[in-house]
Amino acid sequence: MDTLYNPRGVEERWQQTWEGEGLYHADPDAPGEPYSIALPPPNVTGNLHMGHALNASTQDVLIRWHRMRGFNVLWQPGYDHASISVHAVIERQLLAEGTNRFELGREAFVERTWRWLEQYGGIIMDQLRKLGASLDYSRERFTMDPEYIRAVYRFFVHLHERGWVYKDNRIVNWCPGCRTSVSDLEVAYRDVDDALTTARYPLADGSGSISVATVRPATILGDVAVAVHPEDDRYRDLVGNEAVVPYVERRVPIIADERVDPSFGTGALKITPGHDALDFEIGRDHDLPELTVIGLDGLMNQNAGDLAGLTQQRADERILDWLREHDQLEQRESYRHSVGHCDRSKDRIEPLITEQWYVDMTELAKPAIDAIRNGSVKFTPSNQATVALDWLENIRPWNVSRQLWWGQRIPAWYCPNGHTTIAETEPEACAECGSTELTQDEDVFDTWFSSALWPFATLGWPEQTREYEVYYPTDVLSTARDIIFLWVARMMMVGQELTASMPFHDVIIHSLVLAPDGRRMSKSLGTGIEPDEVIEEHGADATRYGLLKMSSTQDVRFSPGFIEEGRKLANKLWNVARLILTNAGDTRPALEPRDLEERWILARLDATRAQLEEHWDRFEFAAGANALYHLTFDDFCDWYAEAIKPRLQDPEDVAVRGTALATLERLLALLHPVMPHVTEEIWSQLPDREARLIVAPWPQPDGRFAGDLHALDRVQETAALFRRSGVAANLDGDERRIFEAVVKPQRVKADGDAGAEIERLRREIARAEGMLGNERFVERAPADVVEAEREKLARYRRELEALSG
RNA sequence: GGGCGGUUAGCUCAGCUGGGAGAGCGCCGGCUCGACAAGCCGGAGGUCACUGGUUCGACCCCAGUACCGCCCACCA
Repeated sequence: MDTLYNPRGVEERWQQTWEGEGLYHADPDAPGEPYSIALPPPNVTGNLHMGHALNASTQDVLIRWHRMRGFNVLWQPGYDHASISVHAVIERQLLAEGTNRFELGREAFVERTWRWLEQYGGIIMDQLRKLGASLDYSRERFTMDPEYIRAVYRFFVHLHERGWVYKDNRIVNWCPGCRTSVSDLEVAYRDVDDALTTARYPLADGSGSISVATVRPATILGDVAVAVHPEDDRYRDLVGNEAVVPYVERRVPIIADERVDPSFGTGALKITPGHDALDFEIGRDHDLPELTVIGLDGLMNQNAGDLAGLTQQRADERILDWLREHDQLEQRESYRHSVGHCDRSKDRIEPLITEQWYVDMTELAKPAIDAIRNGSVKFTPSNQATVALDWLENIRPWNVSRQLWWGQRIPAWYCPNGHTTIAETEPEACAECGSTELTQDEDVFDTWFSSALWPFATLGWPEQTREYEVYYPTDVLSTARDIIFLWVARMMMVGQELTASMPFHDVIIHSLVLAPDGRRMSKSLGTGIEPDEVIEEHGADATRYGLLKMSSTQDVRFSPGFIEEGRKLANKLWNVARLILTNAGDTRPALEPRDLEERWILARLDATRAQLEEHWDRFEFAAGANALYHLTFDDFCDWYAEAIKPRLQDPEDVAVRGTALATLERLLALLHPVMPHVTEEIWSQLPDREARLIVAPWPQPDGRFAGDLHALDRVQETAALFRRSGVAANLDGDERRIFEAVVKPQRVKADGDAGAEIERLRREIARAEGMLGNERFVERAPADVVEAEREKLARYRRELEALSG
């Protein structure tokens, strides 16, 4: 046997064995209480990043732990079709080939996408396998599966029947690069250096002028009004008057609206409903025309007259020239402000008026709000619930249509008479006039519209499958913060509406893994660290352990140190197993504890078991991993194994070896959810292995050794005193024996110099005496605290006495 | 403009309902002890961001300040 644990080969072998023997497979008819988690479906085009790996590690701990505890476990894998991301990929390819999707055509584009995905998509499941994630890979689902699309259609028809679906012509975030609308949540605001132009608009009656500010002079062509705040004395008299829009010389009304900020710029706002969200709202409320001068391609359109076809930048220049020539350019200053950009393509978002499908969310939000308020869905950490609540309480209509081709095409059909038929399957004829000349809506659904169904559509809903009956609702949803609104809140709303149940009762929002320098991990910044590489270098067990240690509630910088710690732990475990196994001979595991250290390690194992149950229950993964580290290193290896080492070689002492094997078994079981591979590998080398560790029972509470913890604490304390002082205290019996076995061989300080320890004890005694001498402390502090202080004082005095001899 | 989080050892981070400041790594000293030098033993190193308050007692609770990060929002 190698002295150094090498995860290479070992891990892959066990991954294949577990999956091959069907141990990942969920059988709804198997015994045990169901426990299920739906893996947040990664993008089908994506690569496993550190966030995925962390999230999968925490979920796998829960899954493996429950599996060992006899639950009927399902961990559901699958992919999201990631409509807009896939478009970005394919369209980039097309661009490189000198063409675009419009030239290619819809059918060919979709066909090409499928082909591309077959070849390059869906690699994350293999990456998860390498992490040891015990998903039921045989149940992989895809949001573009025919069954899944049927569920999506059922959902849409259901919303329509409820009367919550409508089409509207409103201003939306338009991405000129992707040629589609995107949701508010997918717009990222970034500061941009621009110029703020102040332009003078003459009053129509020639009595003067009013000045407005804009960063986009080209939109002046779309102005339909000038607005001021109703309380603004500077302009009060002008309201009701008319101003003349530069360049196009159009007369537009001057109106009053409270949404105008009188302190910004000149305090007067040009109203361009076609190209600004606020202006759109004001325009609607004042019944203003909606004039569009920029097209879906981001270029000036035919309404821009002689500027049609120009880029906005060119149009800006032409307008500025005009303003200069007519002495209406009052000011131009540099200006930094935040501008929306498309999350996917990074293009500047263009607010445009387009016709889209919307879902009214007001009724859907209510049960989700209740569920958070009454705790039937619990967030960890709990403050994330507030974030979700705020959003739900200010819910806005959901624009669910996207002008893309890759996705579930909206099941709405139009007839020549202007009727719309919404149905789960393609209708024969128009529901209203019977016309058979039907054309289907060109748009597809927002990606999140289909992922909102994930926890139950993957189980076969709307069919009442056995899986759906058994595994739904799921238990836990674990994900990152950035998709609380996009996904988590929507699953809650939709789940309640369609299944009359919240899709899960616990939501874990795990930490964001930042690059070591504190920046976001990203390929483009060059700050990404790939889980694949970490696994390759240190092994999956070490990676899992390290990620768990990083999974505390706040965001954390990726630190290789935690992975190293995991590797050390795996190696340590491997070696202590080697110590026990090479001495075991033909001994069988048998719990026959006799000496103090044997009873004590059983007490430690049991106490840690209880601790772990609490940590896993509360989703405190870092604390659980830490408890395992110290159990293995400090308790099992440095104390227990050192103490029994002399006895292991004694051929007469069968009991110590049997007990060592039995305690090792327990240690392996406790470690398994975190480090499945190395534990299974060692487990397989133990004598009489029938079942795999992955399905071995979780150790049961054992009160027999409860008293022994205290006994060894005493030994440890005494030994620590020993090491510090180098002077023998009064030891007898077990304490003396353990001292001889563990402390003495390690002790390096020669007998003698106890000065430093005596100093320390004197300081402690002075501190305790000070506290107990404080009347108010003795009177007001809780009795047990005072009592504890008295005991400490007594102990310090005894120790001091022992040392001073 | 709102909201949330952070500031603890050289580094990355723990520290639960107030009661002797912790871990890992790094650093220093000592161990060629038959599981492990990717090891073992010992040690140094901290005004718990700052100010004030509550309390017998504050890293912890309260108020405020500074800096850092994230989220939400219709700043032309």
